[in-house]
Amino acid sequence: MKYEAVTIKDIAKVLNLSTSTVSRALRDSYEISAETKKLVIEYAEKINYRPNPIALSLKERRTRSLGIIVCEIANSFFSQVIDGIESVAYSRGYNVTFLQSHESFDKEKLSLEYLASRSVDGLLISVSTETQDFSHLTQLSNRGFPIVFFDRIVDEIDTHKVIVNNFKGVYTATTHLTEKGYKRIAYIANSEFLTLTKDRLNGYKKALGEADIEIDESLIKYCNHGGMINDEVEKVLDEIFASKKKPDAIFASSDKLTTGCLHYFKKHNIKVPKNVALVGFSNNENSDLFNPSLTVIKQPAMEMGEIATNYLLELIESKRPIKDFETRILDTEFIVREST
Amino acid sequence: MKYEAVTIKDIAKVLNLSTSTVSRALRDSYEISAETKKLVIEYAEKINYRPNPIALSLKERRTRSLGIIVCEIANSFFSQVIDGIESVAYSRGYNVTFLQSHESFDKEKLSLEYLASRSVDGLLISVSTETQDFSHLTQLSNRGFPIVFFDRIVDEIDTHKVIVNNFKGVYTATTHLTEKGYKRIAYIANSEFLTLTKDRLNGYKKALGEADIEIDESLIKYCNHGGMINDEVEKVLDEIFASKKKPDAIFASSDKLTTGCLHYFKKHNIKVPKNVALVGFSNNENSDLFNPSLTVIKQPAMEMGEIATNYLLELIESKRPIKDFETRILDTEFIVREST
DNA sequence: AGAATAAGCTCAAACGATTGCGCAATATGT
DNA sequence: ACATATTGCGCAATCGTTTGAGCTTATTCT
Repeated sequence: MKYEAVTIKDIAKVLNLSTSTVSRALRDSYEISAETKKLVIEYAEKINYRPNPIALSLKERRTRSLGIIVCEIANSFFSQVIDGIESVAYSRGYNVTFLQSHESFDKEKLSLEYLASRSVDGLLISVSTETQDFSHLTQLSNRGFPIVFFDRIVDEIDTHKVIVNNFKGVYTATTHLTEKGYKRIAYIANSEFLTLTKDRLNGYKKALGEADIEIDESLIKYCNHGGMINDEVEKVLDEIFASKKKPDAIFASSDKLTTGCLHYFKKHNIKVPKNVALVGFSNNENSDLFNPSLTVIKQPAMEMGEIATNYLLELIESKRPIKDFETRILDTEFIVREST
Repeated sequence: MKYEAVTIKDIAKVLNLSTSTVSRALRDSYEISAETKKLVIEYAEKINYRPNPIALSLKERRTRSLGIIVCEIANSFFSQVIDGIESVAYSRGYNVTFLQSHESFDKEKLSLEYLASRSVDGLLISVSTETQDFSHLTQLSNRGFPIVFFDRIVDEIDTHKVIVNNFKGVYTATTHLTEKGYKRIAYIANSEFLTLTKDRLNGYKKALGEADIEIDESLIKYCNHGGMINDEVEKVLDEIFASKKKPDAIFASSDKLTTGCLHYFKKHNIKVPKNVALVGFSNNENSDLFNPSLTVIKQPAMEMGEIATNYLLELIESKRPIKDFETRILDTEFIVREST
């Protein structure tokens, strides 16, 4: 079934006017008499006329919509970021199209192609854990397509970026663990391809160094699919707990990895914090309800989305090319609870 | 800065051909010689030509995109539904635009206007808790705009709908409570304007009736903003726990209400299930990690999204008006854990 | 009164792509 | 050799809207 919406032509035909007159009347042009304006506006109101945004987009060569690519929206951190993005975007007259990469490089590339082929005016992206090759992004960026990175950024591409102070966040959390007397602290990292993974690892190493704890590489494990692949977390935890010298604490580098650890502990009847302490990145709004309640590093997700969107709109709406790019670094929040 | 994408005209100019020839060459028309085709296709490839979807939308009078309106995506149930919607939509060549009503009727109405003004070919909606007036939806639906309801449906409008068996789900859960010996079971309901609230209430009443428990209206409390407004849950729980005859069990009618109860109990040091049992609707993937782990009614959210999207695409792509509408009722899953 | 100005409207092109139709040039048939 | 068929391409309209330019009238000025 075809849904036929009313157009300016329909109005013109009924009122015996040209489409130009109708258009000008609706836009309150000085060239149109008050009488005609009233006629047109009232009739348009009556039949509930709405201009076709597609036609406008074609004419104005802009869509007034933004593209967002994240790994998945069923994730407390990203859905909070999206809340922030949406609120700014809508208040500035833009709408928003989301795509999920599900941590797949191929899906990310396809989504990007689609969005950049003129269905959005700009892009907000947090790259997938698989992404090592940035050429798809570099090309677009070089041709002047507005892109802003948040959370999982790409160092090689020069544009606005919004991240948290990953180094400091992890340094604080790890120091908290060493001060509590934990000695064998495992690090369950996200994909090794993400820049934030390196930053976080550095924070971890610095804290251990200051506590005179030697770094044991066997306690550092990467989850290159961010915990999206079956048993990814289980596998690395199996390895860690199979060793003779078991860890006494675990640091988990993302929401998904943190809850992944908890599920593993529950399954294997490992008590937290009695057998092992746990601290991780998490924006889960219910992490205080967990058993035990979680000590977490929390990111200002909503704010991140807002700032990133403002950056993007600046790029889009600027009359001249912007060459001075900023990287905004937000502070994390460290919340101590029962798990440590 | 303006990002200038390459068009069919650019190709035509460079190759000294007409735009029609280029277009036909790219679509592999029999009217074009193999030689010209090769020329065009290779050049298009080289400069990375992508057809402008906006222009296509205008021409074909369809956008190949679907609109989704839910209260919020930072909600495990809805984000799972969206996962389902997205997977079907993309596999059928549609993309997806989300809007959040944040449980506000006005925002829902605005979003709807925007989407229906031709930026999407059809709509999937779960109405806001505030929505009592359906005229905005009725009008669109009557004019042939494809709409499919899921979860929070509107009885008055005749179209495809996807829901769960709310009556049965709650009946099962309440019976579970009565069989465990609970006598004073409170019902923390969602907005009284939602049809699912009535269905669920009926399940609750039936179960109590069968257990010869008299219905105490003071134990039935509505949260007309679905728990989105500050302290909404706290207020009703205060009322319930202020009475002399305190409840020994609580049924919570949504994800947000369920975690709302848990937060309240934690704050007021009410032990679950020792002081009071708790069972609720929840699709939270971590509800087994809570303290205590939650007994829940879980909805097949992903499946719901998939089915609803298939229905919508059927409406959109059908050649003739569809008059036979279906309401698909899915079964819930009841998972017993420590909280009861 | 005749010329200049202003008011109020219409024409047509444009945005990017598709497509029915027409028109040359060549190939084929008799 | 001439009529017809085929091949390969371009013209122009179309989708819905905006907008510069032009065209009638009516009004004002000298």
